[in-house]
Amino acid sequence: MKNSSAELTHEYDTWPPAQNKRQAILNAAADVFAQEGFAGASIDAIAARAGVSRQTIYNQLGDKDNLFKVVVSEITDRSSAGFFRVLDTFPDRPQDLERELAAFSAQLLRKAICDPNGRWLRKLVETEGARFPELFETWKEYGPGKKYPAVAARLAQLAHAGYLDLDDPALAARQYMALLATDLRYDQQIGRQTPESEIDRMAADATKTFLRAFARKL
Amino acid sequence: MKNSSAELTHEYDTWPPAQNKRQAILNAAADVFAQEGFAGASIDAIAARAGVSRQTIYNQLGDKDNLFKVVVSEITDRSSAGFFRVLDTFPDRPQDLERELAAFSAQLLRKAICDPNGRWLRKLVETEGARFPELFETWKEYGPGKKYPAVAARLAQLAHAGYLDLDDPALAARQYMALLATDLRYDQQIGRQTPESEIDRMAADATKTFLRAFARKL
DNA sequence: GACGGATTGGACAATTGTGTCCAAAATATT
DNA sequence: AATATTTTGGACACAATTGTCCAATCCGTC
Repeated sequence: MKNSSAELTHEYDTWPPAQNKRQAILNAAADVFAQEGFAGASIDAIAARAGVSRQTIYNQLGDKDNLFKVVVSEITDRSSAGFFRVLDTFPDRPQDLERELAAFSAQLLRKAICDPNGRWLRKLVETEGARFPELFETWKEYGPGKKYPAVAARLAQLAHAGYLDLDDPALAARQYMALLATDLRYDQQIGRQTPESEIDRMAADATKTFLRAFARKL
Repeated sequence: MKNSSAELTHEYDTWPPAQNKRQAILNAAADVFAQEGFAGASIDAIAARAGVSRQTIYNQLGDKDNLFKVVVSEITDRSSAGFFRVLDTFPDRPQDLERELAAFSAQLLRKAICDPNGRWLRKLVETEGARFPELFETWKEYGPGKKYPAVAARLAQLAHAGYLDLDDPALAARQYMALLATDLRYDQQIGRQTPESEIDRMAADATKTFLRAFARKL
């Protein structure tokens, strides 16, 4: 615990020299866990992918259960942060509602939903949620538990400002997210990597339908 | 200690005596595979749940890979059949479009999307699709590959009959399915078992929004 | 250059799981 | 009742994995 050199650390650089490998391990573990599931992921495979000896993993992160917990909780943080960073760009007083909402939606798709972190996370939670109940709880709290209400609040704001006609902002939020994610989810399911160019189209399609349903009629 | 319940199996009585245990094995395997993933599912666990000796599984279905393939392909068939059975009740010439479409949607939710078969299948394919490419292909073909176009055709029919305004029936089909499945998917993700009573509400919400967007204006 | 903590790789026991073999028992067929 | 088939459970070899121990080695710091 000699952090005498900790003063020199910049933002997210590696404070102890260890942090370097720690990150490599966590990234590798995220990949392997997501690809193979908890049972199928071997420590050896993770070590190999991280370019690190197996022992180092045990030194830094303890046993497999704990490694998994740390991975999920780190990715949860990152993913949540990314989402809210994009949500901050939600159009408040749009000139051209459809255009601006579509642009925002595209960003949300790119940076939050399509993002590898979020995908790994969803898959891991779905697959292993039953095995780690407490992990599942915190994911629920920081994932859907915060995101949907936040989107609902933004939509309610737009409604209050006269842009939308909403009976139920929470429902509208769920439906908006659903419309936004369909094609992406479909592509992911059929194993097709969505070309960058289609993301704008998806956002535009979702926005158009959403506004056909909820834009305030003039 | 053998269970002397030859007469007790009224459940899914099958004519060849073998078929009986075979079905028990396949059902148990579906459960365990879905819950534990391919790697995490042990033959012993499957045998125990099926109430069958491990050896019988090897006798009837060969090794683990083959067992998995058979399970997925059987469930694919069942799930697909269920879906199209419901799709046949799609309203052709509705008197009250919203009411009839909502009723149909509720049936689709109940019998096809919420159905255990379909859920296991989606999860298995998502988790293990990479491990069994050829299985993944047939699932794609018989799953999304047939279902979405079928729904699109029904919607196009309604549009042609003057009930809807659709630019792109295929897109509308994806969006309709997305709206329909959101809340259910959300519940599944957060581990909440959707009460029967809410299914009608989900169908009604989805239908209402869909029609707000696409019902032909009078 | 020497020190100390981190890292490595290899060996290890314990556990778990796969797939096979076989003889005894249960079950079905005639 | 006699016979054919399936099922059973236990034993087995084999492979993979986990988690630990330890001596050798690397690397930055003093």
